[in-house]
Amino acid sequence: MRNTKQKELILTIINQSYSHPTAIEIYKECRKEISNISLGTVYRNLNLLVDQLQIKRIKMPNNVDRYDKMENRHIHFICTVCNKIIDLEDLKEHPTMINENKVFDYEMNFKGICKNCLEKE
Amino acid sequence: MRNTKQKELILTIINQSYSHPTAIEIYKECRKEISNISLGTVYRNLNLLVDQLQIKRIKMPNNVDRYDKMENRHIHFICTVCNKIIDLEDLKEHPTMINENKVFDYEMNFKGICKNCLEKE
DNA sequence: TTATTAGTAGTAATCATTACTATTAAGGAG
DNA sequence: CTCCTTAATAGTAATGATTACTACTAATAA
Repeated sequence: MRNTKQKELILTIINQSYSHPTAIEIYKECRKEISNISLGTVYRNLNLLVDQLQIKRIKMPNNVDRYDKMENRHIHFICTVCNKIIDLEDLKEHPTMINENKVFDYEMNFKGICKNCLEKE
Repeated sequence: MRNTKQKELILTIINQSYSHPTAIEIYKECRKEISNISLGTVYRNLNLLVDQLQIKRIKMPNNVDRYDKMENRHIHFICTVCNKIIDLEDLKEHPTMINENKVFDYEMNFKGICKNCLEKE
């Protein structure tokens, strides 16, 4: 596996972001640095980085995946009104086996209405 | 909102299934009863039933949503080798508020390699 | 410096899901 | 029970996120 400036840029953008960006948003951000980067390159590297557990993919209700840095953040609150993602505290210990199934990763998503949207109602 | 045989059939199929079927699989099963049911009807009713919290949608890594009955099953183990979904025990108590955000629903997904696939390696 | 080949840019294709429209049928009023 | 209103459906077209493909480029190792 080779190190390319495209791959490094994509990882840097995700690691410096707090907004859980989509592939298209990452692509647009990339184009500020590499004006002719290809959308296919962004998708290929996102899949690669997810497989290598370097970033996290968040499946959204509208089927547009979002991406997040791999920190202590596996638990999200997803507002069904404004689609905002709020990071929640992570578990203290990460499970490695459940009922003889080997666990590599986990995610927990709560869905509802966030504080801001509740106040607007 | 009207009761139609199409809607009732879709809900019955999901409630009687243990396989977390996709929309296409539900559509094929429906066609055994209603030979000219439309795929759009299946999708529309699946969205409706999810919104009404009568069934659950499971977001899969390959972007093909699966559907599950609404029981005490919000926690799944998803095998990244065979794509099987294993139901796990649910939480004893369901959260209703987190940090002033109102919680309607939650899902927890563990990802890894299931017992069967581990034994094959 | 050069050779190998993994990675990229650009574009076309895929396919799950949604949108659209004429038609059908659920269910309430009479 | 019959008629009306209109929500829901069947059938089809459109959408759009993601993947596939191919000629070209550049990262690494000899």
